Amino acid sequence: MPKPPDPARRSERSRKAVLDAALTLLGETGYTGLTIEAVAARAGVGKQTIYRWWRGRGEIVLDALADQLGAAGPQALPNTGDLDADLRAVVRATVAELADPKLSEITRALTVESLTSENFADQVRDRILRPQLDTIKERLCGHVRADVDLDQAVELFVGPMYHRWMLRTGPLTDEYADGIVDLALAALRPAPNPR
Amino acid sequence: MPKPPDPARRSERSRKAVLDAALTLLGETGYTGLTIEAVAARAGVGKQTIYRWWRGRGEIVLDALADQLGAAGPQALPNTGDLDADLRAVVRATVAELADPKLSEITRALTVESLTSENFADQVRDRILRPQLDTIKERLCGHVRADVDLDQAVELFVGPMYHRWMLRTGPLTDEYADGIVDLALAALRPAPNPR
Amino acid sequence: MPKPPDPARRSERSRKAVLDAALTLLGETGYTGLTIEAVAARAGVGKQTIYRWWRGRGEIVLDALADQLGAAGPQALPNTGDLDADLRAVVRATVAELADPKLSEITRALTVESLTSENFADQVRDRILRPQLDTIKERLCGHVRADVDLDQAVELFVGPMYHRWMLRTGPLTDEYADGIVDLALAALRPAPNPR
Amino acid sequence: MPKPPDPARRSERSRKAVLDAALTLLGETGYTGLTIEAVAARAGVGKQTIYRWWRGRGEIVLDALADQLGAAGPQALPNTGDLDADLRAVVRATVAELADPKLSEITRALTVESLTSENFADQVRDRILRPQLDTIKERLCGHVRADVDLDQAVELFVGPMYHRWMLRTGPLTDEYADGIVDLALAALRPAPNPR
DNA sequence: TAATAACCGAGACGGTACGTCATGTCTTTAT
DNA sequence: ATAAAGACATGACGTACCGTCTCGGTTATTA
Repeated sequence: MPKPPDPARRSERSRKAVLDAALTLLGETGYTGLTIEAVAARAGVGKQTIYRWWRGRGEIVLDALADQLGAAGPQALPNTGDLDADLRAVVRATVAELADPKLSEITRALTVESLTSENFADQVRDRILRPQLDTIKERLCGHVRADVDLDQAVELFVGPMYHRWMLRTGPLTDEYADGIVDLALAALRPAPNPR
Repeated sequence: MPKPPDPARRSERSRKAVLDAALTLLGETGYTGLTIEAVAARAGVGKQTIYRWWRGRGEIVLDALADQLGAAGPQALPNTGDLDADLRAVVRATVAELADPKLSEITRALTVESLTSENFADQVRDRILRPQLDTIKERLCGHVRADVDLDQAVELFVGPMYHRWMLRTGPLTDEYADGIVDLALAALRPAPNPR
Repeated sequence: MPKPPDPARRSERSRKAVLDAALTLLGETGYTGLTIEAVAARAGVGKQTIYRWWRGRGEIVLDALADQLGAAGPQALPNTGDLDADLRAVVRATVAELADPKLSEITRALTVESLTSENFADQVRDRILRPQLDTIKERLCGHVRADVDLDQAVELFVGPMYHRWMLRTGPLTDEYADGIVDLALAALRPAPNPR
Repeated sequence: MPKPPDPARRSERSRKAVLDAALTLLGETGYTGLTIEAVAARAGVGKQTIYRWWRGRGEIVLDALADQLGAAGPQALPNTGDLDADLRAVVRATVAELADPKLSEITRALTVESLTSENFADQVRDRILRPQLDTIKERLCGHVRADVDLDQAVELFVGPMYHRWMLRTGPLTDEYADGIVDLALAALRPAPNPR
């Protein structure tokens, strides 16, 4: 009978401390060194407090990231009218995130956890990834060949990116980002001369 | 100075037993349950024998996979003259592998380990992934717009696939595979009528 | 800096279980079979709990013995006025202990550990042996030739005993005990006729 | 069916190397560091060679000691006619051995092994100790009160000595040695004036 | 003089125990 | 009731040695 704790009584102080400690440790030691014990010690918090509010290392990182993103305001989704330029901006930003050691470490952690726990993968997908993908998806809507699935279209942008990041098969630069957009749009653009 | 062991004296029996045990355990318990102790016990082998020849769980899985692939003969790279059909076959096969629980588990393990150890990622890339990618790359050569990087072109095929597999954002079917090929080729095909 | 644990929070249950398990194992398998792992398993206790409170097998046995002796009340030191009879009783008791398989096994363990670790030898000497020797020493005081060192006098009683026990050079019987007392007293008694 | 090896074919070179290595290691690391593997490595000898000719660490040390003692010629047993002086010499020599770090380490090793293995204790007693004790015993013969057991008489000399050595209850000096002889002889001497 | 044993060095092998680390639960004391 | 602190049972880690077992490569007789 592990009754759920009362969120109203939750100590905001501890919550912040844990999230901060997690990010710090992630930067210092990588995901491997991000143990519950280390987080508790670093945060000056009892282990039980962590187990009371989170289900594992992954959820802590997830919360830490959500906290950061939330603070930065809702994801910017530019719409200048120029589709090509807008996508270029978004993809460049994403590639830059993957190239940034700090954010990269977070992404790495979430990916590992996602591969470990199906349930966790769902959380990441829905809370972090989906909004990001939907930004592109909505913007793409109406500018794409009628016969392609929109989800698949979006994956044409992000898939190659993550693949390169994960396997380190090449550099993650602005030029690379532009190349992705060019290719993807070439694939998706309605036939130029449908006769 | 832990001097390296003499491969000539290596027991083939133990090697096989370890690799088999690893795959069995991977199927039964997932990567989480694939502990060195469990492998040793299951294989009827001393732990030191494992540590003597492998540097960790990841390398065992990598060897196990390499062993299997090696046994199946060198990667098939069909070349019927019909580029579209050939790629469709390759991509369908890869998607099928990702959909297969057993092989999927192996891929999952290798991915986790790659995200954990930079060094390991390099091994996976060079021993497993690169050959696979090169198959596509070579076949693509000459059939692609002059201004696109070949590596990037290949990622257009595999990137989306892995992304969908990892995040479970959609089904992994033949239809999906065909869709990928269609899109990628649309992106890469030289302009049909430059007029 | 492995900070010392808080004795106040120590589980009396575990402490008892470990001490009991140690004595049981000592009886069943001898000191050789008294491994930390076996003790932990038998006691239903984690290894870390043992390492938290004891520094090794020796200290466990030492505590187990101290616990037993402590429970039996402070060492009896008879003083009937008849020095010869009192010593005979003490020496007989000690010889009996050495002849008893169970206690002998404990003594054996402590001796081995004492020979292995200087630090441990000091502990055994001060916590177990010294009190025992002092019992004899005090009783002897004033009844001994003025020119002999009291410590040396006491060793005249216990030294031969332990020697015989350790090397198994002869039986450990009451008669033997009496012989020791006779000889030692003959050596120590003030010259009967100082003429 | 582990047939016994042929001593005629035994490599004297290896035998010496093992014995030397054992003594060296005993000096450097104590009995704890005297592992079979260390001896083999230090001696430049295969482990099997050791297991072929010795049954354990103890036997190696025993052989090493016997080798040394044997080289020094048969135990000196002085007989100047002055019993008191002769015993003083023998006991002083023994105490000096126990005070010597190198020989002390050997004795420590043999004692530990004796406490561990009953069979080994017998070997030590018969091959090393008995001859030493018998030297005293023979010399004592005829100079002792008729009612005391000769074995017990001898233990009166060596028992206290070993006890002090083992428990480090006091210094091991010539004065101490002389004190032992004085006390022991006082205990054993026929009544001075049988009147 | 060849062959045929055995010993020899080396070290891989299946094991056991080590001492350490992190897990997730439980208990104690203090807000 | 929540929190900090940390002891607890559990179980995996990676290391050290154990004693057995192959491997070639010398010896050193025996045929």
